[in-house]
Amino acid sequence: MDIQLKRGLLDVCVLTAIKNEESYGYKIIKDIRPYLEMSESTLYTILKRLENANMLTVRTAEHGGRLRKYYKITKAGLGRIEDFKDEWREVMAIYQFVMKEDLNK
Amino acid sequence: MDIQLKRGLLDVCVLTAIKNEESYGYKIIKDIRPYLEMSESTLYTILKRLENANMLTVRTAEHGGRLRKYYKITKAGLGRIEDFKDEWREVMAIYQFVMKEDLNK
DNA sequence: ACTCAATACTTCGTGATATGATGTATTACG
DNA sequence: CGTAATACATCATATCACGAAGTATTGAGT
Repeated sequence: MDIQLKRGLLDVCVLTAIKNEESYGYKIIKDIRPYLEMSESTLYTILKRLENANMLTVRTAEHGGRLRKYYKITKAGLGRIEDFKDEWREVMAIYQFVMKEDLNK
Repeated sequence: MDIQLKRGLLDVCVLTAIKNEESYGYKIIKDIRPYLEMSESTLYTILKRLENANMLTVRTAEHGGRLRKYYKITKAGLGRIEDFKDEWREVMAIYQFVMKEDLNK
């Protein structure tokens, strides 16, 4: 998929992946992959950004002798998802604009 | 609208604005504005990029004692729009993913 | 005559950001 | 015993939208 098109979806996809229950990096990638290809460096960059923006909180815990960082969504994170849904109307209007022009052919 | 969300739509909007008939910068902005706010510097940056990518051609002509640059879409530009339409299916799948999680509440 | 908005295009610097490359370390499997 | 999978981190790079600032003309209002 076109990189530019992905940009507006990545943050919300990550937030959606932890919306119902906390998760960790490796699992988030796997959950999102069926919908959107995403590299590890991208994911951890996004998680860091969302943490700085208080959209999620992090706790480190041991699992099978290995450390995992669990990410949990915050109210602000949930609000971000809602904002996305609102903006989707504008996106669809633009999509209609692009499609509409077909009729003139 | 969120900047990141816009990114994937800007190029295609500009190409759509010149799809049926050649147009010029100032008019393109006005045609797109109802759907998407866009500054002049952004538009001219995009037009330059699309020109470099051979998605459109340019000719300069006088109009009312003033110079105008008219932009005309190319086959590659039309192909870019078609690609966008194809990718839209993936976008909608992601949108469904974000919405779906609502059902679990 | 003067002013200001509208028309029309250009250039520059900045900040945001996705990603590949690279690295570290452990567990599980055959 | 080696390889894949798990798990996370960091850095350099390239792309890109945008505000700011500028140049120049036309036209309408007063």
